[in-house]
Amino acid sequence: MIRVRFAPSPTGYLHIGSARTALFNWLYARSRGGTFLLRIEDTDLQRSTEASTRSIIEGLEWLGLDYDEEIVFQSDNADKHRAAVLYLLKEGKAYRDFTPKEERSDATVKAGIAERARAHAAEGVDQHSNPYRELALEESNRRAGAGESFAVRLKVPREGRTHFVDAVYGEQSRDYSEIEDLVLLRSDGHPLYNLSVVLDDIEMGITDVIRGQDHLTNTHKQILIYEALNHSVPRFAHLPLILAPNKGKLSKRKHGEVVSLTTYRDRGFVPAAFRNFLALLGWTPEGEQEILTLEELTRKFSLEGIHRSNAVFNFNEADPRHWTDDKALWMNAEYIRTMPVSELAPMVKAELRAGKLWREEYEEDDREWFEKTLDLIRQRYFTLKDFSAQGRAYFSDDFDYDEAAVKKNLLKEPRLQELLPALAQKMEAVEPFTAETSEAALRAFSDEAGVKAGLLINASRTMLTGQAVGPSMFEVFEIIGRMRSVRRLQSGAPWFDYLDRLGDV
RNA sequence: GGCGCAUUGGUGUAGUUGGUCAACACGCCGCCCUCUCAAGGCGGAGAUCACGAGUUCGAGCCUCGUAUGCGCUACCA
Repeated sequence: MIRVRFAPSPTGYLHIGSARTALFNWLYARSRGGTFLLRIEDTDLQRSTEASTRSIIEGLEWLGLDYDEEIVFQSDNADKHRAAVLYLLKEGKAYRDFTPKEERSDATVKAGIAERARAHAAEGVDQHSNPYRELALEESNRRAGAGESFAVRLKVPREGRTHFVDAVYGEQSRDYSEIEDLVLLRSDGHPLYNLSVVLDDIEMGITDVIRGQDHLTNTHKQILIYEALNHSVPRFAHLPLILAPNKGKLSKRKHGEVVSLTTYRDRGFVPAAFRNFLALLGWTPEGEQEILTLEELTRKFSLEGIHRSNAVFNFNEADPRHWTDDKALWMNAEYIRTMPVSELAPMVKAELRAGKLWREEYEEDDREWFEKTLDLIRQRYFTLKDFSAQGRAYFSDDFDYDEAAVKKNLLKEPRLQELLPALAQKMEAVEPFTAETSEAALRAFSDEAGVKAGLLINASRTMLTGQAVGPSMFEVFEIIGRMRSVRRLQSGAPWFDYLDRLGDV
């Protein structure tokens, strides 16, 4: 029976890379009737926040990744972790290190590590030469009893190699001499990551560890801990990383909100679309189909299809049209225009609500109209946001006229100021008022007036929707309806607006 | 510095045991459709498969080396 877990640390909003790790774990579990668990790794008390725990839970919910059993909070297990350390101490698999703690500021850690490693290499320092490594247990107990401060380190055997077969990266092995006696327990009594992960995975009965490639080399240390505990090792599968456009690490600090999953929810992504996109980052299904439902993803998912090379996630914050990866945007548009309207409707409802454009009638008397409208306008939308922005005129009389549209479709032809009210008059008499009848009326009128139909069509589009682009105009007439259409055709608002704007300058 | 991993058009990827013009998607350009913009259909530009050697009749696929990128190297996770 397969048991996997998603184990994020709650130190910020849910990162899209983490979200992908969660997805893969979920798909793996669901594809083989396994169990998918959630564990919050909040051992770093300074950095862990409740807000980010909430963000993780909300993010998983948004993606539709349900977890089985209760959420495990790693900090709840600290006592058990300490007990395990005591056991290792007694077994001689670990030792107390009474060396005073070295203080280092967070900002310079990376540089400091490399520096120290270089120095050690130059001096030929043995990884296992800690002066307290061979201290007798009685002596160690005595000093600890006397109140001396200590950290506990794993006593890595001198001879041997760790070995495991990663489901993605294949055979991995490392000589013990290259692995330092890692700290298991801090001098303040806090268990450290590598220890906690192993202990919790054992306790939760995890059979397969699927996580980011940044843990690939940590795995050797963890295997050593499994061995010290006389416990069998789970299967491992490491996932390639998701990189920023400059091929650097994708980080919240450097790249801002594009890396946060909640951004996609807040900026109008359809969960299924983003999930689909995420699934294709680092994994390829058999065949050429890329638009896949959750069921299809689940059916096709396998560890064999996971890549070894990191993937670049493209985005350009400065460009509203490409604020996130083009393919993600395309996929979202694809979902928006092809999913059943009945599934789309609730999402648009939420969007309209947020924009104060929602009316209860859309779910009652005007339900049919509402769904028809969505079906009409969704064809050229990329995100849910577009329904309340570009689509505003369909749901409210209070909308703006796009300046470029006004110039292009209205101002170029002065006669429109007379033609449009006249057209409105014709439209008022059309009965019934449909796409067909409004088209007939408009074309007849353009013949009469001696102007091209296109002129009136485009002008009408701007008058009725405020925009230069949109669906077939006669469909729009029908959707907007006779009353509103007539009123908008008669309105001089675009001209006033334009003059106002000139006045401002 | 050490260790590990990776390297196919701008991006995501496909390339079965080495053997036809290196395939697909996004993006880009053009044409068709057309009342606009999309969508859709059709077509196009764009890769000497990081580089250099080697093995072979023949290498994107095998071997070695180099470079670049990324990861780990913490009493962070």
